[in-house]
Amino acid sequence: MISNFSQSEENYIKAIYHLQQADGSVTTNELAGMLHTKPASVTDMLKKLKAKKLLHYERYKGFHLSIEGKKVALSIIRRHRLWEYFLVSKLQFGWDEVHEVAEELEHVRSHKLIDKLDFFLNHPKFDPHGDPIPDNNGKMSMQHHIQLIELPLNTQAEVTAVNSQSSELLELLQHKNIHIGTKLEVKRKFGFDNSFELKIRNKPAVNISKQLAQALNVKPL
Amino acid sequence: MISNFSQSEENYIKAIYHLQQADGSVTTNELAGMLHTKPASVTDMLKKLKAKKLLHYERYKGFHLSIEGKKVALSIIRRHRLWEYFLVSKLQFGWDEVHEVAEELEHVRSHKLIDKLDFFLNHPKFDPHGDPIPDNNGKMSMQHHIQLIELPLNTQAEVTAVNSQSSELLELLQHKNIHIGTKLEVKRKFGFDNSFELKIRNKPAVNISKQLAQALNVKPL
DNA sequence: AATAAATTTTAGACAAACCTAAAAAATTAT
DNA sequence: ATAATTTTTTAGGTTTGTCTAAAATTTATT
Ligand SMILES: [Mn+2]
Ligand SMILES: [Mn+2]
Ligand SMILES: [Mn+2]
Ligand SMILES: [Mn+2]
Repeated sequence: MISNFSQSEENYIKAIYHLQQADGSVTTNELAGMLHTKPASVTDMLKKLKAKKLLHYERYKGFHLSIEGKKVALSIIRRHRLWEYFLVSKLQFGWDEVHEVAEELEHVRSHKLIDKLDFFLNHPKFDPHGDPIPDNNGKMSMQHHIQLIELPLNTQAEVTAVNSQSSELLELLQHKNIHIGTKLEVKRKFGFDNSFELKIRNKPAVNISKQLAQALNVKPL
Repeated sequence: MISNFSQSEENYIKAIYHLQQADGSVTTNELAGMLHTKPASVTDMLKKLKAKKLLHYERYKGFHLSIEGKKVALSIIRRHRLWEYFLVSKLQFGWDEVHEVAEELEHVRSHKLIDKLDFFLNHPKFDPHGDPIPDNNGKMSMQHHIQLIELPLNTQAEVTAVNSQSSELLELLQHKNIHIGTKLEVKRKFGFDNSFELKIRNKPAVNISKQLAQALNVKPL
């Protein structure tokens, strides 16, 4: 019941969870790349996590989390995203600055702490990057959002998430006065450079590049 | 500038700081006792901390922190007490529940995090147990408080700190409606059992035992 | 002052989490 | 199908922080 994994084990579990979202299965090199470690170290850890039944793993075959492993991963992600929300909403961090700190805070394990933090923050459903925060049972609100680049012309939509956490993106979005929750519609697309003309209510039209459009997710209203 | 000590090193440094407040100098066995570790492990760590110039240490002679070591200790204590204050004032923990969690949170090192937390909490000067929170430069407000047991009769005083963090003490104080900040005076002392009769403004008289009187610090007004 | 007891240190091991270099297996190119 | 290349694992080390048992030193007792 009171899971007790090392910081290192938790970082591996979380990384595997994120990687397997894409392929379903993860390779040693992929994981080593994500954790800035060496493949040999990954193999060592895989054996340990397999012994703890968190992982399905046959040597040379790749691996993915067990049901139990996924539960653990979701509880780590819950802690990570709740802390990110706290840092931005209460301590006034920018969303480009919170990842590193949350990467440490997520390892402070205390059920009471997380429950009370969740209550204090009023049970937020999404973190500052628009990613869903799993609840106590690992359930997350599903956003059926699309990339802004795929939004049809003249359709009202709301910005729901960013696909990058770089300061450069935040800087640009602040300059253009776009943030999570902003309602907008695409008025024109220019084929030459794939740039867009956006309209935000009561504001002059804004132009955004293809790269920026790809970095934003929106939900049609 | 960006000090980077392991969690273990930080725990040793903080424990040495607290122990040397009493004697001025600390012994291997004392420290082992405080950290629930063995004397041999302490000796190992002493060598490491000495090499890092945080400690004055000659074998078989005892040891105490260097100026630099004290600075590090104070910054850890600052983090510990700020987090305790946060847990009690924002997350509604009882002050008997915060120590363990703060013991972990104190190791999340990020200057920005602590500065912003301090700002968010409005620069508190004392933690929930009445202990002073060092500022960014290691300075703490000095409380010239005394044990309640030493307070003269009929002298108005304010409760400033508790000498124990046990749930039992908190339970008793809550029952008697005494907390940090409560203003009271001692009306009588009974020689037979050293119990006290207290008067709190607009409240009926309360009786407290010698043990309880020893657990409370007060500042005469 | 000599002996006994307690404290502290050293020597040698161990687990966790990493690493490098070499071997084994799988994949891909010829 | 064979050879070349890439991926993964194994073998053997290293560092950190711990431990037990034995040796060295200090302190207390007679
Ligand atoms: Mn992490
Ligand atoms: Mn996030
Ligand atoms: Mn600690
Ligand atoms: Mn405290």
